[in-house]
Amino acid sequence: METNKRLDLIFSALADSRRRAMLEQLSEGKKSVGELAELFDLTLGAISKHVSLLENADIIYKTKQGRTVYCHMNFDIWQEVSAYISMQASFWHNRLNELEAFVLSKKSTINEKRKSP
Amino acid sequence: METNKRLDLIFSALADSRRRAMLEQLSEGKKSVGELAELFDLTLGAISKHVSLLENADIIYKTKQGRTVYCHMNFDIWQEVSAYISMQASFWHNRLNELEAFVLSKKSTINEKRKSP
DNA sequence: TTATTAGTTTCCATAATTGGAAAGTATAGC
DNA sequence: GCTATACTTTCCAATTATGGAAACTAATAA
Repeated sequence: METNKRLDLIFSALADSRRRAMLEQLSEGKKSVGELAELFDLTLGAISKHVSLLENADIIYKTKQGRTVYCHMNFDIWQEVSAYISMQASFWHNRLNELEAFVLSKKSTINEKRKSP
Repeated sequence: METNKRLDLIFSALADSRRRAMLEQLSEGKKSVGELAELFDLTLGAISKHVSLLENADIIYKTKQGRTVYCHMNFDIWQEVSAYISMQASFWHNRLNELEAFVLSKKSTINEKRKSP
C-alpha cells in the first residue's frame, strides 16, 4: 500500500484516546476482543469495529484460538511512525538531540526493568 | 489542555495526507495561507479551515503582516508526538536500538547538510 | 472615500465515523 | 443433532468532517 495511505490509516487510528488506551493494554500482552469489551464499556460489536480498524491500519494483528480472537500489538508499526516523525524532525534545529537523550534515558529505564524482576 | 485531548487533536490533524503535505511545505519555511491555497488546489476558505485545524492542534502558529497571514511550523510539537511514540516504544524488545540508530544516522545527515551549503 | 486584496466565517450539502441492536457465522460442549 | 459462547456483520440513527459559495472583516491602494 502507498505510504501516504498507510499513514492516513495509522494516524486516524491513533486519533482516538480509547483506541490508544486499547493499544496500551495490548502493549502489555495479548487480549481477547471480549476482554477489551469489558475494559472499555462498549458492546462487543463496537469493540470489534475498533479492533478491525486497528488491524486495518496494521497496528495490531489477530490470532484465533477456538472461538476466541486474540489481539496482539504489531510492534513494527512504531518504526514506521517514528520514521515519519524523524523525517519531519530532520528539518529542525537540534531537536533531535533532545529526542536522542529521551531515547537513551528510556533505554536505561528499560534495562533497569530487565535486570530487576 | 489534557494530554489525551491534545493527542486526539494532533493525530487527527496528521491523519490527512494533504495536511501532512502542508506541514512539509512549512518545514522548509513560513508560507502564507494564499500560497498554500495555490499549492493545494483548494479554495482559500477550505485552506483556511485546514490551517485553523492545524493551529488548533498547536502544530502550527500564525503571524500577521499587513493582511497576509503566515503559517509557521511549531517544531516543539514533534517532541510531544515523539514522547508518545517513545512511551509506547518502551514496551518492546529492542526496537529502541533501531530508533536510536535512525536518529543518529539522521543527525549525521543534518550535520553534513549544515556544513556543505 | 472607494475599490481591491487576503483571510475568515457562515451556510449548506455530502460523505465518513461511531455506536447500539439484531441477525449471521463459527466453534465448543452436551 | 441442539444450545451456548465469541465474535462479526448489517442496518440504522446521530454526530462529525469536509468543501464550495457567498457574506463579512481588515488592510492596502488609488
